[in-house]
Order: sequence, then structure tokens, then C-alpha cells
Amino acid sequence: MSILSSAVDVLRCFSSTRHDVTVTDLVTLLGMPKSNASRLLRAMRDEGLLETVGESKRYRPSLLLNQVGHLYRFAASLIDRADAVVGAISDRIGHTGYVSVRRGTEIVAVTAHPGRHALRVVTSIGDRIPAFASSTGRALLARLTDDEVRALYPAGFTPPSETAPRDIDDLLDRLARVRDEGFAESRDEAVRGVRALSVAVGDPATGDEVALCLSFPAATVEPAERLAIIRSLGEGAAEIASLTKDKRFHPLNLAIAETAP
Amino acid sequence: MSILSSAVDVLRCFSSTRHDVTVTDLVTLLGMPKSNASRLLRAMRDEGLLETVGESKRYRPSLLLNQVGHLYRFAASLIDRADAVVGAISDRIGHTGYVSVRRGTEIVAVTAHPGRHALRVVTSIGDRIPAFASSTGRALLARLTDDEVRALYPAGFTPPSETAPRDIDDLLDRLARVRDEGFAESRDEAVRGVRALSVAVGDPATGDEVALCLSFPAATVEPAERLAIIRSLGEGAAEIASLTKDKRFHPLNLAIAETAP
DNA sequence: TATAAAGTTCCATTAAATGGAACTTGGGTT
DNA sequence: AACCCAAGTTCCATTTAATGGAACTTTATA
Repeated sequence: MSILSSAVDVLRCFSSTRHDVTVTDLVTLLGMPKSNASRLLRAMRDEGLLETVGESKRYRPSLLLNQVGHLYRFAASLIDRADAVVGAISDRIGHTGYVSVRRGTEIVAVTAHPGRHALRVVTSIGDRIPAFASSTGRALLARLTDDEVRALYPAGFTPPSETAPRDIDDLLDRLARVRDEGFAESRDEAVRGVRALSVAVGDPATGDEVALCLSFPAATVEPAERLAIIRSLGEGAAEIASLTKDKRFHPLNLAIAETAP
Repeated sequence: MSILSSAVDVLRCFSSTRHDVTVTDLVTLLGMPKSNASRLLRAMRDEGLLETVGESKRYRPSLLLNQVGHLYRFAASLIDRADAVVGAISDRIGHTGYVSVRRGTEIVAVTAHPGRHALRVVTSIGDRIPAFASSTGRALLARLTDDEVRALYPAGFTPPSETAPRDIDDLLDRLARVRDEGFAESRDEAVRGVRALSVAVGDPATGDEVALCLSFPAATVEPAERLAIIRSLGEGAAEIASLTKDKRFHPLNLAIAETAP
């Protein structure tokens, strides 16, 4: 195995609950001989991938990684455009907005705009939620064909709540509706008490696809405000879709949306 | 040389003007045989450090790097605290705020909050400016002793503008004033037309030091607003300093600041 | 479709990574 | 203050991966 592979294993050890690692952490987490762990951490620090925390033996990600990672949203300029749209809506209405991408059957938030309200949805960037049981996930899945969706779930899935899709066929029904209406909605699915509205858009030139999402406590949004959010998301995404010439984009169909619950 | 070193060289190729690289780019930038460049990029992609842009031969930083890099601000929790202070001030007054760290004689912005005004200062994260000719830089340098500052500039420096420090002795005079007043100020230095106010704070437990900075067009801020900014920055930083038990913190001395130009 | 540019694969050579064990360092205890 | 244990580092022979030149393939361009 290449040392590169071990180095990436180290990077994957970091998470929102583990901000730094030690030699012993690596031995435990990766089952690596401690001689290797010791040299690897030192090598990664010497190269600039990690930095030591003060004078301690703890290692954390480096400024270099921070900067290169930050470029991701510009390299994937679709994310940057989507973030501008979501940020503007979030600023205006005060609810949490974020931009996510799909990795297989999981959804990862890439950028977030925390809401201003006392009761707000908090999403931490990098956390993963199941695609089938979220509005962001279904907005993105709706861009696939039914066959592609079935292929993603060869063994089906277990609904995490009563409002989530029960099985593949239920999911496909909901995706058909997403395609018709141009937006996806969730309520009490991956997270109880949370309602979310999402719209997806892609860039055929790069193959990137993102979901624009506004998320809020289930009880605090009036029908008129819900419609306003849907309209803002749809219009913002439509603008991006026309820029990228996204042929798979499903435009908003307000005639249907207005009759929705 | 280890492949790790080459991989980091690749990461360093990315910048705000180069969001993705190709095999040929590496051959040109790093003088590497193209067989190596080809294999290295593929290996980095296979390991998850890079991803390919659509179906093209272009490589960009990966989602993994984005996420690990994002953790930097939490690993260095001082940055997170400083960012909260700067974000609140920036939101309130509408001018651009940012948090920076020092690397040798250069200052790197880590987080930024763009202002709301039509005329605003735009800082891109990761850009480097000289420490001696910026308020952030001097706020951080003021935490060192005069000897340490002299050691940083064995060959002196060349002032980029008329308002920047002329030489080491001029710089040391200004740092002495920063220590007395508890904040640093710049005008038309690294960037013409821009005025900035900064305060620095550190965390002895980790060795981290950051500067909190508010930046605005030189002409648009009244004396009262300038004082309000200084007060907000100073109070926010003082709160952090008491949390981290930062002994090198220079508290605000408004009696002096109020008589300043 | 010809041609050049860009990218990939192959191979023997060279250099680095590995893991076990011995050694050192640092914190906490009696 | 000497001791102990856990954590981290260094050493070494062995194994494994990286290297760069050249041949080959693919992709873009006229």
C-alpha cells in the first residue's frame, strides 16, 4: 500500500467530533503499528498536511488543507452559484439554508447559512444524511431515471420515520411528483420537527449536481411563506440551469405546488 | 522523495486563480516527468484527495479536502471564537470583517464576512499580505518582543506605500503604540483606499494567535463609528483572551484611542 | 483524415515504506 | 525523589512502491 493511502486514512479520522489525533489514536482507529503512526504523522506535518497543536503531541489539519478545501466551492463553481442563491433567500427569510451534494445514497452539506430565528435548524457541514429520506436527497435523486435509482438501492432501505418513503416504489412515486412539481419537500424525516424544501440543479459541463435547500421548524412556516420559498428556490435554480444549460432540470410548476398541502 | 511530498506539491498548485490542474500543468509547474504526473493525479483521485471534473482530464480538490479543511477552524477553536466576534460586528455595521493568522512575515485570511455596502473591501481567503504593512499584521507582531520582530526581518523590508512603516525602527515604534492602545490601524498600506482596524488575541494552550479585523473604504467611516468598531473588536477579543487566559493580550486603552486621529 | 498534442502504460532500476523490537520521554503515583 | 507505566521515537533488514525514459494510445485540431 502506498503511504498516500495511509495519509488519506488519517485525514478521514478527522470529523466534527475529532478535531485532532495522536499516535495512539491512529493505532486504535486504523490498526497501524505505532512506528508507522509516529512517522506518518511527522511526515504529514513536515509536508504541511497537518500541524501540531501548540507543543503537544496532537496533530490537526493544516492551514494548507483549509485553503485548498476552501477552493472546492470555486472549482465546483456550481456550488458557488447555488450558495449565492441560498444565502440570499436565507438572509431574507431568516431560516437556515444550505447547499448539498449527493455521494451515492448519502447527502453531504457543502455550504450552510444558519438562520436568524431563535428556533432554527442547525446543519453541520460534512454530516451525512440518507438521500431517500430528505428533500435534498429526493431533489437530486429525481434527476436520475427510475432504473438508476433502483440500482442505487439493490437491497432497498429502512425508513427512519413514518413520513419517509416506505420502500423503493413509494420513493419512485415521490420522485415522479418531484419531477412534475420541480421541488422536493420533507417533514419529520431524517430529523424530527424539521421541514425542508429543496430544488436540484446540475452542470452538464462538469457533471456536478447540487441541491438548494431551505430548512425550518415544521410549525413555524405559513402556507404563503412556504410558497414564497419554493418560488425563490425555483427561480434561483432556473437561472443557474439556464447558465449551465442543464437539460435535466425540472422547472417549477406552481399550478401543482399551490394545491399541495 | 516520498510520494507524499509530490502530492502536497500538487495541492499547492491550487490557488484562487487555478481551481483545477491537468497532467501538463504539473509537468510545467513542478517539472515532473509526465508519467509521474499522470500516475500521481490518478492515485490522488483514487485515494479521494482529488476528483475529476466531469468526464474531462481535469482534477480539482475533493469533497474530502473541503470537509477536513473546514475542520481547521474548529480544531483551532480560537479561530472559531474570533470568527463569531468578527461576524457579529460585520453584520451590525455592514463593513467587511475577517480573521487572519500569521505565517512568518505574511498574513493569511482564514475566514471572511463580506460587507453589505456598495463600496466594500473584498478579501479572498488564502491570499497573503505582508505583516508589517497591515493592521492585522501589526496587531499580531505586537505580541512579539522587539527582538523577535527584528529576527523576522533580518534584511529589513521595502515599504509598499507612503503610509506603511519605512523601516524596522519605524515598525517597532508603531508596535509599541499598538501595545499601548490595544489595537492596530492601517490606511492605504497594502491596499490603497482601504482602512482597517485590528486586534490580536492568542491561546497559550495551543500556541495559536489570530487577528480580528474590520476593513472599510478609507473615506466612509466617521470618527464615532471608528471608535465603535475599535470598542467592539477590543471587547470581543478581551472576552476571548479571558477564556484562553492569554497573558500576552494587550487590552484596549480608550483614553489613548480617543485622542488618536 | 492527417497530424500534433496530451495522456497512459511498460519496464528495470532506485528509493522509500514497513513492522518488530529496543529505546527514550513524559506524567502521575507511592 | 525514585519508580512505573503509557506514549512516542528510532533502528534495522526486508519488502514494497516510486521513478523516469520510451513506446504506445487517445484526444483535439486543422
